[in-house]
Amino acid sequence: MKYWLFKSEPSTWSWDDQVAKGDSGEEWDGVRNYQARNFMREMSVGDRGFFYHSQKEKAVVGTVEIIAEAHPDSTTDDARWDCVDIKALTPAKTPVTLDDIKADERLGEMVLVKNSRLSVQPVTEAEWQVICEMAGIAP
DNA sequence: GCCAACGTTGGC
DNA sequence: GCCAACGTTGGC
Repeated sequence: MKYWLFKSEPSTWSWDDQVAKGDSGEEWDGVRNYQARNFMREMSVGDRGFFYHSQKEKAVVGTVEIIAEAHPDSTTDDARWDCVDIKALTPAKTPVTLDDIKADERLGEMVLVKNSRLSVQPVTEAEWQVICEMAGIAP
């Protein structure tokens, strides 16, 4: 299984919006960045990801599961853009903030820290376990 | 609200 | 194919 991180502005699409979709989930559409798209094409059903709120909150607020592999993004006719479907899994008991992540030396190499603008990014298994622990949820 | 970093676009 | 200009993102 692989691990990922999905970033969203809560004012556009929040964790609560994602939870409201239930097990049927929702497309992670609107991505117009090749790197982010390429990562989505590498995802498999059953992979896990963190749901991260950017802007004011800047924290991992829950985990999600990939429920459909990459397919054309329904919000555009441009064939270049694909997206996966995800569903909310577990809310973080304690949101893990960007400050928390930066303060932990085990997380210093995270893409979130190194390239803050990439909206879909890979997470290593070690990073996954550390952040789950900090969030108070089972990995 | 500002600004730095980065990615994309388009002219040459 | 290069590079300057521009737009967008996201942290501060």
